[in-house]
Formats: sequence, C-alpha cells, structure tokens
Amino acid sequence: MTTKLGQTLTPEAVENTAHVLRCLGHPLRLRILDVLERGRESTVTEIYEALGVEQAVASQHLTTMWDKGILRRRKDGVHVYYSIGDERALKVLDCVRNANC
Amino acid sequence: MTTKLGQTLTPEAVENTAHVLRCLGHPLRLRILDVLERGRESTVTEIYEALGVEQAVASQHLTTMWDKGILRRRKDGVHVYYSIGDERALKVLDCVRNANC
DNA sequence: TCAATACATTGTAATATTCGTATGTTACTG
DNA sequence: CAGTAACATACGAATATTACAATGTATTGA
Repeated sequence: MTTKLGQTLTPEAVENTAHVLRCLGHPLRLRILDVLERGRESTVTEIYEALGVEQAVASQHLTTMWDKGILRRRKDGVHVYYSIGDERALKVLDCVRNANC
Repeated sequence: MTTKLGQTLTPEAVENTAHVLRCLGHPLRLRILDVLERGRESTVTEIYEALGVEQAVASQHLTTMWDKGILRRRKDGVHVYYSIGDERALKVLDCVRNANC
C-alpha cells in the first residue's frame, strides 16, 4: 500500500485560505495592491483615477478586499483612505511575481 | 497634488499572477496541494480517494493546475502521477497559512 | 438650506466556475 | 480480441463573479 493520504488542514483553514487567494487573484485587485504598495495610503478617487476604472468598480473591489481583511480603511471627512491591512498579501505577491520568497 | 500613482507591473504579469492565484484559491485545489505536499507524487486515484470526490472532478482540477504550471505530471503505464511543479505554490500557501514567509 | 464632492450600494445582464453524469481514450491482461 | 482499470473530456445545470448604470448617503462649503 501507499502512504495514507490524509488532510491536516481544517476545513475552515482551507476555506479561509481559498477566499483570500481567490480575492487576490483578480487583475484589478492586484493593481490596487500595487498602487497601495508604493503609496502606502490612497483615497478611492486616487485609486480609480490611477487605474482608469469606474468609481463604483474600484469601490466594489476595495470593499471586497476590506471584507477579507486584506485592506484597511480610514475615514477622514469626505475621504476614505485605503491601505494594505495584511502584510501577507504583499508576501504572496512577491512569491508569485519574483519568486524571491 | 498627491504623488502620481502609476503601475509598474506589465499587463501580462498582472494577468498571469491573477490566474495563478485564482487557481490556488479553491478549497479542493488547496487540498490537492496539501496531499501532494506530503506525498511528493500521487496518482489520480490516490488523490480523489483521499479527498472523497468524484474522479472526474479531481481530474478536472488536476488538469487545471497542470495547465497553469502549478502541477507536473508523469505518465507510467495506466497511471498518471501528479506532483508539485512550481515551488512558488507552496511558498504562497505557507504565506497565507502560517504567515511565516 | 442647497449644491457639490466623495464613496458606497443596489440592480442587472453578461460571463465564468463548478460539479455531476456520461462518454472517450489508452494501457494492460487474459 | 474482449474486458477492465485509470484517466481525460464533453456537456449541461446550478451558482458565482464581474462591470456598468443608477441611486443612496454622508460630509463640506457657500
């Protein structure tokens, strides 16, 4: 017989990891991270103008990433500042992009 | 004015990265990686039995990951042996799972 | 209070994913 | 060659994602 193949990961851990990775796996969301990576903090307007997309689309993706804990957000008057809220996201990007991890 | 926010990543790099991450972002595919991580190499039968899913479903996901270069496959007679073909996949998993990256 | 700016949310049509079933293909065995 | 085991593929229904347009909400300033 071969080695017994079991799974060590809990179902919750698997689901959670899958959600985060799937969330990162979208071109626009990756570009948002790219912008935030060099700008540290940006408003929604800065982001959607930099990326050349509809305001609503940017807002949707930002909210999605905020829901997953990937982004952090801070409200100041009429502006909402987004920043990276989970350093693992950047690590993941480095892994896939440059293979230097 | 604020700092000009441009994007340094090429569209191809973004698309490629997104595809890989999205591919990893599926519970069953993560569990497949988990099996392969400890077993080094497994047949389709071993995998779908270990995970308790339909043979066709496992085969579909395995082929998907093979297409993306995440898995490697080797045919030996009537068996097809799958193994991890891109170490970055494991690094990404470590990042998201344990945050030790 | 009115208007404008900055974001978020909702509704929806187009598209993509995923699973299960059925069917094909290939390699082996008798 | 017939039968079977191991995998892959094709197809369809259910579901999820996405972008866009429209609308809602909150904050600020005149």
